[in-house]
Amino acid sequence: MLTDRQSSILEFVIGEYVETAEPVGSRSISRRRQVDVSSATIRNEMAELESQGYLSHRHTSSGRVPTAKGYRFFVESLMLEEQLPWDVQQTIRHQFHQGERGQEARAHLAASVLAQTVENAAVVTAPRTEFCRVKHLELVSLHDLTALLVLVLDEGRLEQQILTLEEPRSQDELTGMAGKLNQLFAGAAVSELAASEVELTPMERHIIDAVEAMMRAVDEGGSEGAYLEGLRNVLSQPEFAEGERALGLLELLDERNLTRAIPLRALAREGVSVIIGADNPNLAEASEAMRACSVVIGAYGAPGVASGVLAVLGPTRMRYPRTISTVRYLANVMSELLSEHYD
Amino acid sequence: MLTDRQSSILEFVIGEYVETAEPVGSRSISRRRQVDVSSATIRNEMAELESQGYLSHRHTSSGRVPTAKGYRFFVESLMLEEQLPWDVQQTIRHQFHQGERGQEARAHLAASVLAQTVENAAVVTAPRTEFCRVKHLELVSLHDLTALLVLVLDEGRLEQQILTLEEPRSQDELTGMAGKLNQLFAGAAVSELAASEVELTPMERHIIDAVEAMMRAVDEGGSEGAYLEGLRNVLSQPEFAEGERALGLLELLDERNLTRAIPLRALAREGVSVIIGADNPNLAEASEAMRACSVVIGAYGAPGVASGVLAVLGPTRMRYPRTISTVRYLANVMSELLSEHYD
DNA sequence: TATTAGCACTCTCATGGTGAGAGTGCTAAC
DNA sequence: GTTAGCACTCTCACCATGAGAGTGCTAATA
Repeated sequence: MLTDRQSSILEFVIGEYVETAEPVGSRSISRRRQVDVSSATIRNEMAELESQGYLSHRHTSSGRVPTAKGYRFFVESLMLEEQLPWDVQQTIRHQFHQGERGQEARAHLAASVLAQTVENAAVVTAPRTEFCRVKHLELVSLHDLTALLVLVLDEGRLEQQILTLEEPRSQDELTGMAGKLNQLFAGAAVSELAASEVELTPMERHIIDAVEAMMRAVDEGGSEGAYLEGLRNVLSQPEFAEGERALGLLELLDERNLTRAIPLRALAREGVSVIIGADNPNLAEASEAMRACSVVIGAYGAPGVASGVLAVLGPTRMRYPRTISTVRYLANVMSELLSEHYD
Repeated sequence: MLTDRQSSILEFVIGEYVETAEPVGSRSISRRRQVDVSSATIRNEMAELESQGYLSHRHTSSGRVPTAKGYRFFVESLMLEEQLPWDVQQTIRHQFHQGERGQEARAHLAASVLAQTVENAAVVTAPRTEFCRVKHLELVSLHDLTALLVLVLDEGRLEQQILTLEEPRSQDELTGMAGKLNQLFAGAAVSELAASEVELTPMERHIIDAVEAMMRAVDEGGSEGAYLEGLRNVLSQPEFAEGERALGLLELLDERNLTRAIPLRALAREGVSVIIGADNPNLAEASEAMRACSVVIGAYGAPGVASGVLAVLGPTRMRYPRTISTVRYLANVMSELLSEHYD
């Protein structure tokens, strides 16, 4: 257990290190009025903090640096939740009232806003139901033998695919067919499509097969629709000054690897959680670059109905209070916007 | 003018430098059988090449490095067009026959394929007509007071927007309204929408206003729908080893600045063109990072009907023959695929 | 006249030594 | 329990040094 004074010192070291990215020495602490003891005393306390694993030495004589354990203690027990300043709240809200064009675009926008606000990288997924359902489908004739299949899923999510037809169909025929299929399958989830025993013409079967495939892709869709923004903010931190590490991170966050690096779905429980450094459960094969990073992750939407994920990625040396309150606030805003469509 | 021997030397220097990224000395040239003269002679020739601006010294004694002028001469007069190897052609084609889900997805795929093939960054825009036209519009009731407006443009391009209604409407009413508007406006470009003098109800007017705004956005759409892939390939080049420059490039290629850095539309004339280093007309306020880069850019599609752009971005030290032939080949593939939908 | 050998010169880069600065750990005094 | 003082360690910037690579020039050569 830590004494009050040890806690103060730990807090101060973290605060200082987060701002400057430089190891913190005992002198610079004793100079501040925060803790009114001499540097020698602080040295003793810091040695104790180090033996307990909250701080570390880079080299025999260089100030102290917080460890992952130190940050975790700070986040869980020391830090006080910050109320996001009013003007920041307004700025965020404002950006969402500019343009709004569907869930995908909004998720993308949220990623930009989040990245910009916390000055780190942000990942946002568009809201998804557990299993998507058919809202409506539409067939648009493009040419004699091709038609566009437009699939509207719940939450206004759109999928499209071009179909090649066996024989020419007019727009009227296609409209009729779409009408029939809509009546049969409106509201169906993919499992219900597959189980259906209705008699269908070969062409209708062909269409429903396509619909099924598209819905499966959506249900399983991993990183598809996960928007990543603000990587620059992270890469410009001194932690990544040498290109080697930056490359590693870039590699890791490649679109194809994104969800492997950040456990978007797994951790999206109630509230906001923080993954510090090597804690990351998805990275057993720990990535050098990722070990220097933390992730602050939160869910929005109505759990069980439709939900998405907001995450911030930055160096472990991160302004946790600000980041956490921003994620929380933005999750609320996104939930509100989502429920406006839902009610 | 350059003698044959000077050309050979320039060609060799470029070839060597492209492979190794190290300055090329006179010894390493004379050792090769390419040019059968002593290193002293080569030194004289290189001094001449330098005085004409094709090569440069970094420091008094470090091998020669090609200048932008040197690369340009190489590309325009020296290089022989390479036929893309058959297996590479097959690999490319193969990837397009896997899945195909609309122009946007295909452009995205093309960017990945291109980036991977030439081991540099690639930018691809989806095909656009000069002015888009309404193919079809659809209204889907989401809740009492909200409806999804789905706009199908020519080439199967989809736009969507959520509308807030003044008063509740059933799906049937919306369908009727969409039917009427389709009859009136199918095939119209944005200018024709604006000029229309048909009597419309306030609600219909509201919808058409929204359609107009969406189409304007598409027509002017700058970098929207420009897919960038493979930045990692570029950033891992030794040119960008020190983080400073890498940051600059990252900044420049931010989604919002992409089209400012690469003149996607302007240069998309017939064939493939190459912009070397500071030539870039879009970068009068020359960016340090961009000056170390070249862009190989080509158009695909039928000019005047619908066309998109393929571009490769890499360090000036680039394998031009391979890159150019890849862009050319991929443009052909994309054109074919596009015309399949068109005919 | 074009080419080449030879040599002095320049510049980079890796290496190692040096001293200032910052910070620690420990001991003894308060 | 706290503090002052001091010896010690480690980093970092700085400099000198020498090897290596490559050049430019001059004089000799075919």
